[in-house]
Amino acid sequence: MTARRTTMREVALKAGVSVFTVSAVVNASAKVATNTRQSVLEAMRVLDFEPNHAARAMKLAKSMSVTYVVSDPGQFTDEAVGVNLAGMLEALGAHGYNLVIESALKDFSELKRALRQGRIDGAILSAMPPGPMLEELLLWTQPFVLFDQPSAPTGVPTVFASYRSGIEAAVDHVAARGRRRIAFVGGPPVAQLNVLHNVERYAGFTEGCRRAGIAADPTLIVNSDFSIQGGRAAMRRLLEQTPPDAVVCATDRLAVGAVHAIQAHGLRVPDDIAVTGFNDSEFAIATDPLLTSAHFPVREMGFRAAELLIRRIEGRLLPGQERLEIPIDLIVRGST
Amino acid sequence: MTARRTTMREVALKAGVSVFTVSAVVNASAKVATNTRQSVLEAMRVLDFEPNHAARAMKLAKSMSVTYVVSDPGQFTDEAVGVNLAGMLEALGAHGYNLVIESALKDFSELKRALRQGRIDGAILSAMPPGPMLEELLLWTQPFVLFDQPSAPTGVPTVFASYRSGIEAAVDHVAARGRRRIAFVGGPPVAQLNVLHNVERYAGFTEGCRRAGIAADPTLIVNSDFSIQGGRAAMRRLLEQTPPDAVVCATDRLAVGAVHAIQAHGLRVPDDIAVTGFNDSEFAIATDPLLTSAHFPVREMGFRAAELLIRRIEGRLLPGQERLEIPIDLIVRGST
DNA sequence: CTGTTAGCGCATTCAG
DNA sequence: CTGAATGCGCTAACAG
Repeated sequence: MTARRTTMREVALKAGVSVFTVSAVVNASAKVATNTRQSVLEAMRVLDFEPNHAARAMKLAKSMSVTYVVSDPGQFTDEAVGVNLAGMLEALGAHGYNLVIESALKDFSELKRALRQGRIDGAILSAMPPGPMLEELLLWTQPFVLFDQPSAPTGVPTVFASYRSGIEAAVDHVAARGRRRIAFVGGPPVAQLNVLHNVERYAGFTEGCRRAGIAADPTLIVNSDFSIQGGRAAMRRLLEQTPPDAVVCATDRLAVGAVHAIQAHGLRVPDDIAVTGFNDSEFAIATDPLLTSAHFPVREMGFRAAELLIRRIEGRLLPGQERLEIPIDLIVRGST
Repeated sequence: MTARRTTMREVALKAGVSVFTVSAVVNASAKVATNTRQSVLEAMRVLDFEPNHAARAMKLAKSMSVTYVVSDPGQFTDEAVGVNLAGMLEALGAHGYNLVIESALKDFSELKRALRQGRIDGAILSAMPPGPMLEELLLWTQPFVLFDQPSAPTGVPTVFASYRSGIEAAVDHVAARGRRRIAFVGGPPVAQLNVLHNVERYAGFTEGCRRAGIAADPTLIVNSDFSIQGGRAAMRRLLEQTPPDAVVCATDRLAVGAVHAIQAHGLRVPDDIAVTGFNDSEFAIATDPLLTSAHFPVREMGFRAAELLIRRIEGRLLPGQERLEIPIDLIVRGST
């Protein structure tokens, strides 16, 4: 099956040098006379030599690959995953690392095995649910970085965007446009997944109201799931009472549903009710009018996370630079 | 950094057996007396032993990992990528394989290097543009499978859905509901990417019209890009003339835009104009009314592709089972 | 500057 | 059934 691959010995033989010399030119690890190098390079080219990865990995005790692991299989449905991957790949590729994907994380056993087997050198852990697993991490000596985890303890390498401040910005924005009866459509009140994010967003809402001098009205706060249908249902509930004049949604999907429910009810966006989304995903331009939405640069976040991990793996992570908060911008469009 | 990992020798020492015996129980490669096995297992447990992956890979000349490569970085933006990954992971995991992601493919040099280096055992190539690269593949002896590539030559392992028949089904459907003036909103007429898919879809449209006994009207065929905005623009153009009574779109995004343009024009969906999408992505439920859309099981396709590749790697791919067409179903919703 | 030598951790031949 | 010995392809001391 696998065609016999050429080895360093063959290259050395052909070039009339020792194996060491070949290794030296491959890794630029030692000075080699220009003409010897040339003949080695030539031999490599002719024989189409590529250094065997496994042998290298074994010798160096380094796999040159890292893993990206999501805490919930549902996350793969998120359209941001692909963009995130692209960002990580860019950073990893620049440093010669590979990205291996693990399926969703039930517990750490599989990940720890991969680490112990030397299959990977480190891990990027995305949106871990709070709980014992997260705390176990604090004891780890293995390189890892948390992704999208605002409440990570200090000292733990983390790349995140503050959902809280994103929602706050949305509330500020609609309040600045004179809206006073502001509703909030959030995610599931208690779920294994993303509770944290939900809590963050909810906190952003109450804080935003406080700053705007508005008493957050409990009847204007609705929990839902993160889906379009959930947004429709939640908004319908809000329309059963005196309608709000603005609705801040925890995701773009929810906002899409909200817009539909409002329009189906015979009201107009933004004239009667302003709506904000969250994530600035493509759903934000899938409504008419387009959605005002909180944007964070997913690709860049992936890039940063990978860079952080590499620094950590290579022992070049300086204290104070482990925690990276990515700013969120509110993109204002027609819905407000 | 990396804590010294325990080796087979240490396990052997502790269990009072030879290294061979340990290897035998780890790989179940030879008969071992039950009680010796027990003590070995016990020693492994106590020492927390995991076989070193690199050493194994070197010895067996097998990396136990495969790669998934997209032909265009833009593909990572596609929300289907994540789902696809999940499907592949499921199949790969069941056979002990890892998935490593490569960044977009410019040429094959990087992929071939990975193969030669023994870093991967095979590759899943997604939506390759037609051209010399594709033809080069026919000469490959390395294991690979094409994904989402309807026109692959026979004999080349391929998993795909017939876009053509999907569009045909959409045309059939609206024609069966009495629509006669059917428009088509397609992707870019000539693009490096996905030309093939576009051609396929266009062919599906003309074939569908033929079968319905409708002369395909060139003024009702509009090319665009694959975006929501593109759909809006294309539909606006169609509304400048005598409006169609149905619009078949090449993607859900285009359909979303089309629905907006129609409604903004003061017409109703589906009463005045029926609209169909394609992909049954989440965008299909991001309109009001919801979109009728052609559905294909992305996750299953990923699963199948991975299985095919594994069979190919392990030399268990029987002739006649290399080409797998996944059926497309038309999901009928409110837009028609 | 270059060649010799000794393993890295594991799977596997060949004797026992 | 078990054990000692060999080598996979490469890197890195150590000598020359």
